[in-house]
Amino acid sequence: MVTRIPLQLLDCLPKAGTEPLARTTAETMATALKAVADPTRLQILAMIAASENQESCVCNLTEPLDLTQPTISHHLKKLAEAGLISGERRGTWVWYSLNRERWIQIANLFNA
Amino acid sequence: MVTRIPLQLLDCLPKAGTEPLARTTAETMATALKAVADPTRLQILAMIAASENQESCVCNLTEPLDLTQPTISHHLKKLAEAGLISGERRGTWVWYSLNRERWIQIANLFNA
DNA sequence: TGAGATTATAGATAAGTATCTATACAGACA
DNA sequence: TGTCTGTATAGATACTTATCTATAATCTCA
Repeated sequence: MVTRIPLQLLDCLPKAGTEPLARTTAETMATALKAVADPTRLQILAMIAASENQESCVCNLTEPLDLTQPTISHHLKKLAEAGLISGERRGTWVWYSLNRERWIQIANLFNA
Repeated sequence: MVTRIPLQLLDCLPKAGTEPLARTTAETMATALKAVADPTRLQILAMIAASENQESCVCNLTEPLDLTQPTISHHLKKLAEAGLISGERRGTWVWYSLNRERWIQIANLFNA
């Protein structure tokens, strides 16, 4: 099972006159950003988004990305931990879909 | 001297029906995101932004962050390579300031 | 020019992580 | 139940990187 990283940091980025960014807050933010700061994971996100119904099983990702199945699973786990995707088992396959609210949440880190 | 990472990727993030995200594009994006996916660098950005005139010399960053001067210089170099800050020598000190256009550019990666 | 102060670089080290192979787990179905 | 397929986990390895100490480079000023 995957544990999500909590995030309540919408008001903490570079702005004049604010108080210093607390270390723990900075670390939480960095953890979220690290999840998307990887080329393979960006490709996975893009592939899921471009798929029909905006979901994809692991098997559809492995071949185009030219990586082994365990490596893809590793990246999917990272993305799930960051709350960016969710997996749902339907029969033999596990279907991953985007959590767009979470994507927007991370995007907002830049707008504060 | 610092070399900037080129970036022309405003139209490449998760959206249904788009074509696959090219590896080279994904790598360029990931490089930009990695620059901000670090707690110390987020704190540095916040400190510069909160400083008077929104600039800071290295000496003002070292003590509050409880890191050695070379470590701070290392992170400043990473941020400069990503185009997020610029350093200007004025006398003995080097003053770093934010490149807000670049910050917005990276933020836009999430809005495409 | 020489001394002192600030910043950058070089080199070493430890921690993190992306990848692989091997294997376990879970569901479908005969 | 047993076998096959799809996915997850364990463990190993190589690469990256954040940090340190030591030192070089740059500027000021006496």
